[in-house]
Amino acid sequence: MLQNKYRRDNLAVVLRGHGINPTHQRIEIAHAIFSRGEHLSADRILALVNDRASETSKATVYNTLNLFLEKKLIREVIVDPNKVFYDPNTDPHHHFYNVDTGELTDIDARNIRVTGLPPLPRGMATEGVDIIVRIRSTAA
Amino acid sequence: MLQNKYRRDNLAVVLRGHGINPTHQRIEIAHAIFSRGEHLSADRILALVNDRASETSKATVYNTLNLFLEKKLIREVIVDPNKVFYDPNTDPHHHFYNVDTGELTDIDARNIRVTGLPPLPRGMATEGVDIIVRIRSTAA
DNA sequence: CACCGAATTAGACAGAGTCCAAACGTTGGT
DNA sequence: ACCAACGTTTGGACTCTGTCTAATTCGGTG
Repeated sequence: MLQNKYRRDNLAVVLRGHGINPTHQRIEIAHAIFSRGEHLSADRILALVNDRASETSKATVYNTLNLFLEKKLIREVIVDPNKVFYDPNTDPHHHFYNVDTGELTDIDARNIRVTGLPPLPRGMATEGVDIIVRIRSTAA
Repeated sequence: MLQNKYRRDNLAVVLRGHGINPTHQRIEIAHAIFSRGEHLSADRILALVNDRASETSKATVYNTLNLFLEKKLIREVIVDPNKVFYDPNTDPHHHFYNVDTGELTDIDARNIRVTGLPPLPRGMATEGVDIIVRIRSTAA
């Protein structure tokens, strides 16, 4: 089944399941993100989608990514001052961030415990906790 | 002593202590950041410094902030997709991030423990761990 | 006061992301 | 088959953050 999971007809079903009208462009963008499971930036996604033929415009990529975000189909990861990365993994997880290469790696959140956090300010609720472990090669 | 800590002559001493030549502009920028102890963006700092009289240019603000970063006089906080925040607090600490207002609040790191992190990839060392607790007002 | 290196500057530039009004595609009704 | 209506896409202009560069200014030293 694995090789079917990211087929375009299945992606259409996934999009509908999240209340998204599966247009041609949206399916191509979803395909680019999900079929490789990496952390991609918007410009990288635009390049991937238009690799063979011109499929979408920049505006549509941004529109679509924001729509996917809103519908919780993907997450955004903010670690690089220059650009946002989009994360196809919506399970609770954190990240290793290689400060030299910019590479992002997932850390499963199931075993992670954070203790000692102070109480939240009055009338506030936690939306989520992001942990970023900045790493660097020891071979200087 | 508290009211003297952020006086310009004392800031000059602090800058020298970090190996920074204390010029007029650098002292004004340091004053803007440290005297209010907030998390400020570059454009906000530029505006503050030039509030009364024209003290510095945009280029100098960016040059200086990067110099301060390099000399570990301040830290940068990356949570907002649009801009970097500069943090006058260099003690180990984490942040509450109010996703509605963009407001940042410090969390002292002394009591915080994180368990369950996987081993680092081979030949890698931890540079730092950033925890961001995203919060939102419950009064929708 | 002339010199020299360091610091500052204005303004051009680059890149990410948004906005807008026009064009396009799909659907449903007649 | 046609049309209307709505949602989607699009190019291009625009904004904003941050960098770069080449020219100028500043501060200290002999």
